[in-house]
Amino acid sequence: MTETEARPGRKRPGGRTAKVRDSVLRATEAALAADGYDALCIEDVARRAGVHKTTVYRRWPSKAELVADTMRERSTKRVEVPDTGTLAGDLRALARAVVANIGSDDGFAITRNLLAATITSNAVADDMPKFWSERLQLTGDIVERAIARGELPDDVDANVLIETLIGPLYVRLLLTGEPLSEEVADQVARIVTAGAAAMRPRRTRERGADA
Amino acid sequence: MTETEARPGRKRPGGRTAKVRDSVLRATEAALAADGYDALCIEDVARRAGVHKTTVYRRWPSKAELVADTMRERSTKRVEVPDTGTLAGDLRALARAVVANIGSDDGFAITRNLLAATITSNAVADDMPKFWSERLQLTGDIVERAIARGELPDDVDANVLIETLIGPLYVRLLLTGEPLSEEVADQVARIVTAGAAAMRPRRTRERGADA
DNA sequence: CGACAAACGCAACTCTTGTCGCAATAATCG
DNA sequence: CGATTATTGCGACAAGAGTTGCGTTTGTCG
Repeated sequence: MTETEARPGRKRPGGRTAKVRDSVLRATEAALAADGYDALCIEDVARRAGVHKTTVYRRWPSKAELVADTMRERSTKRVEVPDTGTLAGDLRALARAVVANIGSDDGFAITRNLLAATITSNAVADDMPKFWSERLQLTGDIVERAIARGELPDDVDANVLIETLIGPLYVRLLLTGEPLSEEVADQVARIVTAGAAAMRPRRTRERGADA
Repeated sequence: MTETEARPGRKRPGGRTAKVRDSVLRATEAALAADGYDALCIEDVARRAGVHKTTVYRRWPSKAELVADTMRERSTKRVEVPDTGTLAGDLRALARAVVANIGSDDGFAITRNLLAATITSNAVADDMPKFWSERLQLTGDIVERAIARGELPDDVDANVLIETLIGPLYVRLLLTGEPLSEEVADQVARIVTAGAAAMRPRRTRERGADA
């Protein structure tokens, strides 16, 4: 979808195509910041970009895909995967990095608008699993290193572990609207770290569930 | 917003007001099931409800708020707060109940549509903290009972704990698109239970992170 | 440089969305 | 029951969404 990138040597990547694309994406970002997702109208984007509206309609099949394209371009600064030497350190650093990212005004807007596009368009939604699996695969390194160190059993579900770390952060941001802070990140990281420690089969088998 | 509930004795709660409201909400639900959120149009809702479109427009300022109102009404069947006698049992039961709820077709539709409304409309987003704090307050009983039993220190942030339990479940459903299962619920519950156990200050201070 | 093809601008059009004024109806109160 | 007032129905309206056909500009290649 929206395979309209500037690829030199293919069809007609001229200076114009890329230029128009850039100005439209920038205009989308500005319009989004000004009016929000639902109030965004294509004609306004075209006006801001100094481009005719038919051009926008021809390139992007829907508002959702235009926004998704803009946000994906914009979110190239991915969260770096930390490597502190211990699982506890990695999890805390990752949680803090996620909070710093999605907690910022920019990061919040990107996340929110991307999710809005995801939810309102099936075409965008179909691309999302790939988008997220790439990210989870990156953070999966944390779990792999922990397994190599003997901090985790080798049959741990890395996705569940990482999702338990970042899930509550996204929920606070997107659903409950509660504030995010480094302290919250640390609290969640501590819970997950302790939970991971309890997974080690040699010390305790099914810990925590009796009493 | 949308303070148009049937309140007997206030202004004019006649039989009609409540009747119209009900039929519109029901029509919204049907239209939502048929076409999805983005394809939903007010005029269609009005047709289905046997009501003129201006009536709908006058009561609900936007599509997002109409949908949010419908979903809130619809989700009165709240997840029951378990009381098994132990924190571990409560957390596991709650996680399973949440999975059973949002994993069902109905629950999924409700959750997804509510999120769509939240994300696309600032007005709806502003109402969400209240909505969620009510729910979290209910589940907070689990934490309170655990504190009373001495399973948790009394300065635990109940919201963070519960959100760490249910957050990953919502993330799997709404963001990554990964499958939900009772097994996932149990895994998350075990992590959080162990994390909660590690919070007890008398046994271990910040433990769990060595190897 | 000159021809071809792709991408854009422009204007016109249809369809939908959302709003407004006014008349009709239904509920509340004396 | 009769007056009052909230609420709805109705038609008309402006504004935006999205499409189409055609002429023009602008890269790309022989």
